[in-house]
Amino acid sequence: MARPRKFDTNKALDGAMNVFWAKGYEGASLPDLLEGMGITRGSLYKAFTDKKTLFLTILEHYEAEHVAKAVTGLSDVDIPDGADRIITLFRNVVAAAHRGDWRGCLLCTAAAGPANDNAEISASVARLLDQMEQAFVVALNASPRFADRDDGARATLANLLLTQYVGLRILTRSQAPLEMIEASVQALESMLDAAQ
Amino acid sequence: MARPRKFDTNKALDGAMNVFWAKGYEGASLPDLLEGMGITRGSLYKAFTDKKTLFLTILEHYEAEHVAKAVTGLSDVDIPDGADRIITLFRNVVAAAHRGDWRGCLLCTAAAGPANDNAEISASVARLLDQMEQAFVVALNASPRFADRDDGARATLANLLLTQYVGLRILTRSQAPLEMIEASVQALESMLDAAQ
DNA sequence: TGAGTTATGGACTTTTCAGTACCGAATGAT
DNA sequence: ATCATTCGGTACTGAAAAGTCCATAACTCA
Repeated sequence: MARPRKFDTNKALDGAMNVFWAKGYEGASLPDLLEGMGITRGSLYKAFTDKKTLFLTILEHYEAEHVAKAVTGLSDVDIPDGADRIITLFRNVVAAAHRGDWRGCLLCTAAAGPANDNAEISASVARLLDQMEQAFVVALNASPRFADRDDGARATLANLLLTQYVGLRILTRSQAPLEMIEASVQALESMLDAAQ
Repeated sequence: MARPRKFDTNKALDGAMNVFWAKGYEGASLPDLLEGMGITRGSLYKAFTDKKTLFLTILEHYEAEHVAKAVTGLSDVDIPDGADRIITLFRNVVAAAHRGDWRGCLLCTAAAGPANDNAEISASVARLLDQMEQAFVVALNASPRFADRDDGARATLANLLLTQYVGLRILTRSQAPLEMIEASVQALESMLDAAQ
């Protein structure tokens, strides 16, 4: 019906996601976004309403593209011990930093900045962080190392893991020394290894 | 020498610190700062050069007012077991959230945002985070629970603690549920208790 | 082919930002 | 008391921000 879109919506969302990821919500200006998406103002506002709405859409895109992968990894039955899944996740974070990816996590950055003052953004961020936490619970429940603990203890520990994840992503973004990132994950591994 | 300052520099710095703390570097506009400091534009630029320089000054103020307190607490010989000092620190973070203080940590917020792209700010933030880490090392070295581990293991664990601290502050700032904050710290206590 | 509809590009508007200019006020030094 | 100097308040500037408008283009459907 009528003139069709010239741009590929998914490519545009990818572009916007990368800009927001690299610069954060407030750091990403409209020209930045337009360049990253390869479209012009008219198209952006017609297709995505405004910057805030676009960001909410991008959060869902990020959920589908990245959070889902992390959640899947933490539920991956091919790795029988859930603690190993957790270690894999954190090693992937270290690997990203190692290859020069200092963007951290779109979610964590949004959680830290003024964008979080917006109720809708805040709710979305909270929901995604919750997904991560639940996935940690799943992983812990699937680990023999924590089999002797009760559900409450595992749920509590999941919060520590989420906190660790967020902290690590923020430190990465702040260009903390690689050794710090590595040591932090090393200590986490030792902790998980020490469990029973 | 000529006309003296009408305002109290320390009060003004406190005011600016609170504004930056509550809103972050980019979220704090000049009118915000002027109101919080109780002075006008002319005075601000005369006394503090510009916004970035003011922020650098505020980071030092924050160091003296808050980082130093945390570092002192972690070195407090009145608490013989260093692990207890660490627990106290984290309980204070929980207590802040409990009383409705969602500002988190000036440092952690700065580390996460675009302000960190500035080399001077980034360097200051890194230096303060390093102070925290070193203080964690001191505390761990003063704990009988970790006496059997080598220096390297304790230094590594200090990075985990710093990461945990940053993550907790960011989650607090994002208005994460109080139970999440509490559970995270609860799990950390369990971990420290489980050590030897 | 023409009518109706939606997409596009870019000029334009409005607001807010950080920072400057400058004048009058308040002080210390002589 | 006067002068030099610094401080304080405000009007101003220029840049950059987000968002709007609208003429034109490109399509579908009848």
